[in-house]
Amino acid sequence: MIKHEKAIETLRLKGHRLTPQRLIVLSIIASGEGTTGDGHMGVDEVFQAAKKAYPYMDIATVYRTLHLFKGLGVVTEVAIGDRLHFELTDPDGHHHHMVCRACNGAFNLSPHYLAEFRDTLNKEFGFEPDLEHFAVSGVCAKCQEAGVKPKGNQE
Amino acid sequence: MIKHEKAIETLRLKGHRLTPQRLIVLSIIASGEGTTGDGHMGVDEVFQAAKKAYPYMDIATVYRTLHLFKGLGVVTEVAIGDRLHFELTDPDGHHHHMVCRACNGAFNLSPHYLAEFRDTLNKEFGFEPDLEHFAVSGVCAKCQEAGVKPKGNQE
DNA sequence: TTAGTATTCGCAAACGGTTGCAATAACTTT
DNA sequence: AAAGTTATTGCAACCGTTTGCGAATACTAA
Repeated sequence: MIKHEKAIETLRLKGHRLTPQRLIVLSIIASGEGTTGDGHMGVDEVFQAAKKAYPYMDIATVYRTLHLFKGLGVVTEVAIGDRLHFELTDPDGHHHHMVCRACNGAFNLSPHYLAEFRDTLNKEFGFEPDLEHFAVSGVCAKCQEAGVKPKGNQE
Repeated sequence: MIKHEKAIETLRLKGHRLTPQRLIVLSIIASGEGTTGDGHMGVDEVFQAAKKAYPYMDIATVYRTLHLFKGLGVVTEVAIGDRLHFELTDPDGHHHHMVCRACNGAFNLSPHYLAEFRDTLNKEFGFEPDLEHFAVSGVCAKCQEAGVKPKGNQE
């Protein structure tokens, strides 16, 4: 309960409305460990749980809410076996994931292991990779220079 | 024309049938640079070109054909701005891509830059990452040990 | 406390991509 | 050259996710 008060404050401060749908999704993500016990939940898991609390809940609202939270840094998106999963953003600092293709298990990976790789791309190519959370996409030297506004999601 | 004869031979050798649809898709990928000039083409680009040569062509066939070619190592899949693109597999050895979020440009990256990262995951966690071509998914220590057959796509 | 207004909602349709199935066509055998 | 076998195709339905739109509602100001 106390756990996501800060997230609610963040919502209000940025001028977003506190709807029951948002509070429900937030509390599900905050409390739930999902069926995997990995600390993150599939979208449908969140949806099913939310419908129990609020029967009119729509899947589109769940997606919109999760994307909003992601933009605010409240939750982190993890692609597991090509489905989207979400977890409360780790307050002790970000971590990445190693996801097993065979069992779909997800294992945390400290950012430390990527620091070197990022530095190399930076120095060698002027490429700034998006490594807040994985899958190497980024912004190239030319666009950084030109100050092109990427369509991305870091609000 | 001469360029993809080897690919045709590969198809026949593995017992796959040489249908007009497959030959058309192959020649499009082999000849086409796409609209981006990066050497890879979006699925819809391939589909549109294929329909010109063969009006009954179906988008499902394009996907199935590209996946087949990928499994045979004939083409390489690249995720660009969350759409799938394909290119003829580079005969001078694999390369990865840095994809720009702002302009969707793709830049080749030698595997050399990832060797270190792979080694670390291996030694440190026993995790074998899929780095033939990017987005860090893989097979964990437990599954490698147990010999679980991953559902993946390397024929 | 009520009225105003901008955001958010539920719904339905669309997106890119995949899959099941009956009809078709490439290969094999004769 | 014709018949048989099996892979492959086109179609349509489906998947997870996103988006447009008019109706509903959280907030603001009176």
